Amino acid sequence: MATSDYTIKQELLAKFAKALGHPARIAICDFLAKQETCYFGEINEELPIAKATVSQHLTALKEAGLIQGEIEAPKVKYCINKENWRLARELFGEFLGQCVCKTGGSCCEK
Amino acid sequence: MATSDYTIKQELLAKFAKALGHPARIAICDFLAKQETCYFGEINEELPIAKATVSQHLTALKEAGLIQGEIEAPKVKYCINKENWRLARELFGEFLGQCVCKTGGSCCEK
DNA sequence: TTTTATGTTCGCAAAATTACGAATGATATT
DNA sequence: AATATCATTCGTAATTTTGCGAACATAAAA
Repeated sequence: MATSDYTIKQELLAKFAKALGHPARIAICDFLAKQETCYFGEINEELPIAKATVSQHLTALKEAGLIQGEIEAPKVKYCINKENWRLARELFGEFLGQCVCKTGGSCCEK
Repeated sequence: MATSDYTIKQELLAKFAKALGHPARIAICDFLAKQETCYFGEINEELPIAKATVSQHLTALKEAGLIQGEIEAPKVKYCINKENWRLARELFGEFLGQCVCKTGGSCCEK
């Protein structure tokens, strides 16, 4: 009984990708990447969704390790998790760089 | 009534990320990236899931534009969509590169 | 101690995802 | 024309995701 049928790298990359698989979460990361830190309230104002939903998306990104938060009562401060962000950049770079696209056209061309 | 509250880039990046948000689909791309083309049967053998499910994952990747397929009766040949693959590489590179991680630690440190 | 401000969690509903076997379709081959 | 091969689609079920408002929790401020 294997832990998984896929490699650790594949699992990890899929986890990062899944966390980024929603425009709201991309927007959150875009926003956070522009500053050192920011408060929940600012993120919430930036997005067209209810605060409960924003909180959910933040939790998803946090569980994937892409961001982190800390309480600064009564506010909550969020930011990019640099360590894992770098890891994600490496994994995506490796993954997306492995296709040998020498010719301009598609692989399936006759 | 806007088409979307997010930018085109954010939507597109999220679409690519969502398509890559499952280890089976990462594995499929890893496999396809290693060769010019390959048949459904080969992909199917590589994965620990039923062929109906493999077909679903292939459809998901195809709809996101990351791969493409063509019939070579009675088989079906799949491959990376190089054009969009390059686009994905650019978008992810830009996105993941935008965090200014000058210091080693986390953004949230005091 | 009682407000007030700020986010999270709860409870719920709708929709999407994941997975499978069975049925179907499409096309070579016999 | 009948058969065999290969992959998709159908039908179904279980789970997860997304979204919201209301209720709750926490800690600062009055």
